[in-house]
Amino acid sequence: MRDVAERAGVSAMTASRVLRDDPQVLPATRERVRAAATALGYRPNEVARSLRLGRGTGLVGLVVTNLANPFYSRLALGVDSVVAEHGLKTVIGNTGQDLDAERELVADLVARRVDGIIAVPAGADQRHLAAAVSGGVPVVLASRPPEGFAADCVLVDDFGGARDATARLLERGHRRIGFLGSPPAVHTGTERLRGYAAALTSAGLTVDACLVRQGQTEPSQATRAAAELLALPDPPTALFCSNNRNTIGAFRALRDVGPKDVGLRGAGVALAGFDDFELADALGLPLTLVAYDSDELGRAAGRLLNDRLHDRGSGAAGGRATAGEARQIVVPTSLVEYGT
Amino acid sequence: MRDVAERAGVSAMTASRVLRDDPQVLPATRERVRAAATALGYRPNEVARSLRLGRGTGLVGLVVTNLANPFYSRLALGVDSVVAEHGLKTVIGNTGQDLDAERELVADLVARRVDGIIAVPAGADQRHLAAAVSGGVPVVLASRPPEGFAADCVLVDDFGGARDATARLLERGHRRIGFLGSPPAVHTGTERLRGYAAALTSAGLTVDACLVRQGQTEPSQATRAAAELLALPDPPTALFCSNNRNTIGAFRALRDVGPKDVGLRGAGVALAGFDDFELADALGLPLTLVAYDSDELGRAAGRLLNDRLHDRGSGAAGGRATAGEARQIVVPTSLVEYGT
DNA sequence: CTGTTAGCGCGTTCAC
DNA sequence: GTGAACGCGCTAACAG
Repeated sequence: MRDVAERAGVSAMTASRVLRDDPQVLPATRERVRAAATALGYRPNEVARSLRLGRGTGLVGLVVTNLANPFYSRLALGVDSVVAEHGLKTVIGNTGQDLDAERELVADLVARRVDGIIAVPAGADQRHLAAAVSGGVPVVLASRPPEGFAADCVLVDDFGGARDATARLLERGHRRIGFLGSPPAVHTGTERLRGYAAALTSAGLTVDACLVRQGQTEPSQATRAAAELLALPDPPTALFCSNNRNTIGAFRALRDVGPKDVGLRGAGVALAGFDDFELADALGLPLTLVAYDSDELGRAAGRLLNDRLHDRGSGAAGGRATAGEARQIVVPTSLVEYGT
Repeated sequence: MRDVAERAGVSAMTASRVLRDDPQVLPATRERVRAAATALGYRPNEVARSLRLGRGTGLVGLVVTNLANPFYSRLALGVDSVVAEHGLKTVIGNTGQDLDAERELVADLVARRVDGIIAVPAGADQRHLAAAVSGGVPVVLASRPPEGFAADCVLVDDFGGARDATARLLERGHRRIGFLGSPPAVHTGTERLRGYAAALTSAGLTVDACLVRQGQTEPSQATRAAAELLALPDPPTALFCSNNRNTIGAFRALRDVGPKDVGLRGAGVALAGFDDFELADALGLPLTLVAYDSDELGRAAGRLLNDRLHDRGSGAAGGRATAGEARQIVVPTSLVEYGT
């Protein structure tokens, strides 16, 4: 910075003002400083800036479990696209389902002075996020509601979507419907199980525990679980899967047990699942999916965070009030039919 | 920090030492400071630390064009998993093919004092990356070689993979093979086109420009381009696609023009493509893909960067030497057959 | 083994 | 309109 100032024949202070677009500078000197800066390829040190300004670093922490899952990468993209409009960058933290790693990650993000955190917590214990909030870092939850503290969040209509999809299977005459889902600790999984159960109950049926398999995280596990259900003495005639990993896994099971004639793949067992995904139209069997805009999920989370940061900046009386009320957005779902 | 020191009855300096695991502290005092820190939920301000230490911020910038493309999200995951082992976090920058955005992004990352940058540049102009390097920020290129400056890079065997896949189609008797690829400005696209051409030449054939369609970035565009090729008076009997977007798009075109009988989908036109992808096994038609470990691509890039950062730290005589030589890693490809 | 001094690069606050 | 001093939170370098 001194170099720039010297080259322009001014003090470091004036150079600083110019580079911050402070209007209180004579246009002539401003140009000289600008020229000097570009000549030297100089950009102010953002680290020093953050420290001096006492605010955050212009970074948003994004905490997810598995970036290889398209759901999370879409979310990440949605978040980044929105916060980038406000000059913020996204720091990704991939926890791989490890709760300790998640705890450490959040603490690290706070220590790094991120402006805010958007998280899809892996487990039910969210105390580390609560700690971040009480440490003054805004937290927005995505796809899971806050547990034990107040925070903005963006949810998918897990219950409704699962209920509607299951209801559609019932409408088609299915009475034994299997359920494949994530581990019980995952909020979306249990909500979607509730939706599944509600649809059965509405139809006068009860949930048969033998037909419910929770705990599959990868398609390969789901394939195994689905195969087990299909091998039951009284097998289900339809399957509902609580997320894209399970749907894809179940698809493979149906394909493999079906007759070799590809025209009748899946042996007539109907398949439905939560989450739309690429190539769902290409599987060659009828498929009912609960679709929603997963980019929008990320964008909405980014918007909530932006609002929170902005309100805080303009310290109006209303700012405080808004800061106190946690907002909640629910992204709607719709059913889509493929392969018909 | 002062608060912690006070609570432990020591000076800020000692507290600092304890929190940095400096061994030169009496175990007793150390415990007192640790206790005070946890009691207050204190973690040192990483921003101030970075400023004082003069090193980077412990962040790695990752510059990609489209995180929604599984290729890039896998890359991101690979990078993050490796750099995280060294306590580094990944900052994502999604440029959406916008060259100006990419330039600005890189400059911003440098101003933020990232420790290094891993980039998949969108265009041929890489001067902004060269500037980062001369600014002292290590850059590793992924999937494209450095152009006009020295930098480490990780490449896929684009030429060889494309040649082998095309050769396989030729072995099966195909003589008119269409090519679908990304815009010519994309390095991988042109390399893969070269591989395609080389295979044809080896077989004594020449490239028919009518059968080459470049410029498709999204599957929908590829579907259209493929449909056009198939509608030609003398249509190709096989298609080679230079990336997963084009393969998926071409698949839809084949499926839609094929006879309604799903057993014969694709009307006998053979399909081959670069990039393996999820559900490639589920498309119900024979498919030859050029596969490679895309996670490994990211991990290798992360490792190159880690090495670079580490060598620099241990300023041995050898460090300098290594710092000068740009390394290049080529990830091998293999052919996989699906749907047979 | 512990404390004091000084400064990383910048921006606010106050003089000129 | 411009410049000089001070400090953001932390830690090398040197006392003691």
